[in-house]
Amino acid sequence: MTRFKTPRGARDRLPEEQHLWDRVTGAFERACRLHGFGRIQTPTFESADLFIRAVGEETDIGSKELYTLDDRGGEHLALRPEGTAPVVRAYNEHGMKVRSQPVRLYYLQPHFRYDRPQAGRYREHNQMGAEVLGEEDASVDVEAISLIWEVLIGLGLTGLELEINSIGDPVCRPNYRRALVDYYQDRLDELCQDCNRRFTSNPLRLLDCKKDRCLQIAGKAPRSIDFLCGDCSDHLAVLRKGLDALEIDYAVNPRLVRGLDYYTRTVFEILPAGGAAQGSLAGGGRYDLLSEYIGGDSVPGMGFGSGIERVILNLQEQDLDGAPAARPDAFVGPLSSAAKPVAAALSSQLRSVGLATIFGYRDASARSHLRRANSAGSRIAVLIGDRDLSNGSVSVRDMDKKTQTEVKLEEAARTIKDLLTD
RNA sequence: GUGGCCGUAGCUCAUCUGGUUAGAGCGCUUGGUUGUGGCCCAAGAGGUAGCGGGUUCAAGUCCCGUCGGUCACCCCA
Repeated sequence: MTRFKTPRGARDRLPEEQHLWDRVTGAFERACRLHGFGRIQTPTFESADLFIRAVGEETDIGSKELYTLDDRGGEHLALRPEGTAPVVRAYNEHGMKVRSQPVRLYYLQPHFRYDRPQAGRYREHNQMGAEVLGEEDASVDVEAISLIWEVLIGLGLTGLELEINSIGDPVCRPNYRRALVDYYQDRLDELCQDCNRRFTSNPLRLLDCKKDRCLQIAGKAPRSIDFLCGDCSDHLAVLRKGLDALEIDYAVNPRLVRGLDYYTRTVFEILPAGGAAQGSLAGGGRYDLLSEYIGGDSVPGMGFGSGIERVILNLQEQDLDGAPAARPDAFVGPLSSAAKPVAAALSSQLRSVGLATIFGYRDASARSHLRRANSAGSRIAVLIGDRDLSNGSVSVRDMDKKTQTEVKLEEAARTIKDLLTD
């Protein structure tokens, strides 16, 4: 019988790393609350078409990375590969346009992509993300970017780089696209294979190929920001002023494009120190067309997603993963089988007055119990043996001070509380 | 999806060019007399060497496949 293992690209999160998870998501939720965002939870699976329509059939996510399943009723479903489309779907489904606009939402949830796993890249990965729907003012973009930026900075990460770009809208993007295609048309034989493929599938992606040769060619390619129409150009200006006002450093990267089709105007990425070895920590942008793509009303939107595993990985790399030692208050060890029920009852009583208490389960030697109490980091150890049973007492030992007293069973809780508050 | 590297106890690693019952440290359990911790000492538990095939008198050590991890691509969070 072979032993079961986590499926490829999926991982267990063990107790000792939970504090990192809590720290990251805690910081994020706090920020969301401060900015007036409400949490939304959408299903883990949705109609596969929702995602295909949203991210585009040509993208990797829409084609080869989707975890699809046909259920017994014949529904063609997919595990959520990204967070934005479901949120926009929910906005439309629940008539959120009648709410005071814009609507601010955030989420913390797993995403699934059939990718080849690597450190910081998992088939099941968690994202914290936020979306603002119903407002196209670039101030929204500023707020979304600053929210996640400050969360990451607040966690202590250093060397982060924020890159922004604008890829235009339906008015100006076609012009740009044409210029780009014209430029690349004559250079196809100088480009790598992947880029030749991109030329027909998604020309914008030609810009962020990392091969030296292609990089050179991309360097001289027309830049989207030079083709922006008046509105888009103004929009970008407002975004930049807003970031400046918040003193958030950023770089305009004319070659920054995003993989998903639904983005318009603003796109951004936050890269970890030392470049993008394990990919970006956060990315997002504006998607004013998405709602219509998926059959909804015309609703402007702006949002981002940030990979929690990647953020944690970065905290560990920057030695910011120090664990706060969670110490139990008390450890109760029975020295004989007759003492077990008494010890169990006392444990229960201690918990009922709010003391974190570990019950030593089986009767063992005092040495055993104290060793265990010690390795658990317990502040107090309580020993109960036959001697105690006969005079109705227990031994309460302060593990740090190495002092010990014998008290009446009924006074144990009181005594321990006093010791802990000293 | 493409290419490279890696895969020995829970963890970190040894096992020289293939050769007897695969070792260590840490961790874990128990003990070091009469109910007492963190140090020290001792004993013990724990491995079909990821899995499957092949070569060989003999394989953890060589070859192939497969699964998993990892790095670079691809992609993205």
